[in-house]
Amino acid sequence: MRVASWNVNSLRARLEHLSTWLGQAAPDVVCIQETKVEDAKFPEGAIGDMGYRTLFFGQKTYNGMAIALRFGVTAEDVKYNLDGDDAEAPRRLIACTVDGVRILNVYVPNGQAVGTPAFAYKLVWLDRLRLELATHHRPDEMLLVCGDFNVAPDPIDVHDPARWEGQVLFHPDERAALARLREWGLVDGFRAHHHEGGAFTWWDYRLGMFRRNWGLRIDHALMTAPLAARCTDVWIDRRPRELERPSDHAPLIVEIGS
DNA sequence: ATGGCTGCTTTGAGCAGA
Repeated sequence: MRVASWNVNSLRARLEHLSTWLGQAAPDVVCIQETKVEDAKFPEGAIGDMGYRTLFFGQKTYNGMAIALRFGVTAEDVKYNLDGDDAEAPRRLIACTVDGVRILNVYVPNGQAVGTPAFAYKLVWLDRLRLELATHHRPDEMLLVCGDFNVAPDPIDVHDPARWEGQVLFHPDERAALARLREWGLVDGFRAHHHEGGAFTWWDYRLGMFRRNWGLRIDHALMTAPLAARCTDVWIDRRPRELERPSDHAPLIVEIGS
């Protein structure tokens, strides 16, 4: 099974790129973040034409989650948002089970700037995600938590760590919150297979950051040990980032053996 | 570099993103 994760930065603006990339990568499951579309306007038909059925949980303007399933792939036990979220809560999580693997697709709050209410909300949200794991899951089950975490774990995940140290996306408090998730019982799938630097998933639109490869690794595929044992690779697919008017994120691809 | 791009919004300047 091939599971991908991609922050598309508006699904409707990215439909052509999605179609092209689905043809290239042929994933079975795609965890999509930042659809930026309310459910009544979700482009179900267009994605159906690409050969995928979609579970979606969106809102107008911001956030919004979806999981696309290649025709023939079945999903069970769909869950929306964290325990305790009401109907007005920002839509940042959608989960389902595919072929015995529980998949949590997450969009962690950006945090705006250190010291703001948004930054505090980000830390709380990460802690609530950890509570979600502790409440509903066990480290010995087949579990994948993937998506846009908006946190670079280590200096190797940042193009210029000295410049980013203490800033949002690379602040000690965020990194500690991410580390607590891993300590519950999750492995960083990309790092389990790749030890090199310069491997990023997001590049700012400005100043030719992608061309210079000045980026951050803030999208992750975290998995429990039994799933990590089945995972043959996690890799970053840079192809969609090279197109005209791309998402600022590249997709992450998780290869799971049987 | 208190900016730089991009997408969205009852359309257009302001916001959020990362």
